[in-house]
Amino acid sequence: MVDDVDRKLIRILKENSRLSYVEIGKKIFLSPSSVRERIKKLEDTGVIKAYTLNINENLLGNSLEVFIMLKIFSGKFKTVISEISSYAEVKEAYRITGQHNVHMRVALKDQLHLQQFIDKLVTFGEPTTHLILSKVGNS
Amino acid sequence: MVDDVDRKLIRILKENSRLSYVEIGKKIFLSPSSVRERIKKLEDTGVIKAYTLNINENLLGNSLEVFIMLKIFSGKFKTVISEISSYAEVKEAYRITGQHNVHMRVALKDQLHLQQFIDKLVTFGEPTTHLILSKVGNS
DNA sequence: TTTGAAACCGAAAAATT
DNA sequence: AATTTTTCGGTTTCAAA
Repeated sequence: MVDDVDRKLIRILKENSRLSYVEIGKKIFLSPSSVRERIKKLEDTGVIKAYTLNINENLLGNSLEVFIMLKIFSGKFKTVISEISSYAEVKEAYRITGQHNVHMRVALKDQLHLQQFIDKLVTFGEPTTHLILSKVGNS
Repeated sequence: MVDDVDRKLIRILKENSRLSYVEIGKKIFLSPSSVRERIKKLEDTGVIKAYTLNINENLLGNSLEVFIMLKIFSGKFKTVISEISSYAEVKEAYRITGQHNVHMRVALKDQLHLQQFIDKLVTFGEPTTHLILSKVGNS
């Protein structure tokens, strides 16, 4: 279904998803049209979910990046989760198992902004916060 | 420095980083050449760090996705971190504050694979594992 | 008033789809 | 064959000199 060439394509696109089919083809000695067909199939079958972007949040004025895990109060996940993931500060969010229900990566201007953000979260559950020091590797 | 138009460009590229300059320009009523100039500047100044990819790990044969936080044994972060981020299973890794030193998102074939992976990690530190149930929103 | 920098546009050649 | 990318010259704006 997904063979070795597909995995190479995925690896290449993970490094740079804006490469042209020609450039991708050169890297694996495959014609542009073959590259295109394979990538289209990966998109259509849902293997590739989205093409996206990594941002330097500091340069956008967000000097703090944190993980926040939230232990949501009784029951109503659905509303809390959709509310939370609508916040501009929340860059990613996952439902997880364990002590907490939600794990999110959040970008914030400064300490005051963090405090205000946590004040909002405490109406939904108990948050636990970890500062992000750096991203490691390009795994 | 980064104005409102730039923020729109970033929002658009975050949704789909493979859009053409023409398509991006239509969305914000800007010529393709201007779109290109602005995006190039965002790349050159480092605001845009990378164009990348979201993958459905299940369809690649990885039925488990987990967060693992690691409390690394004495001192030598550097080697441990570079070792860890070289593993194919590790999709992202961050240095963080708190009880643990590293936070990573890991994709694995099955429970046995997870067990073997944890067995490797315990030589470096104390791991704590949380299953990922689902990704929420498209934040 | 002039100068220079920054942003935008349109047209044409080169490259990609 | 059609579309997109790339390059480049020209225009406008704005603020500093």
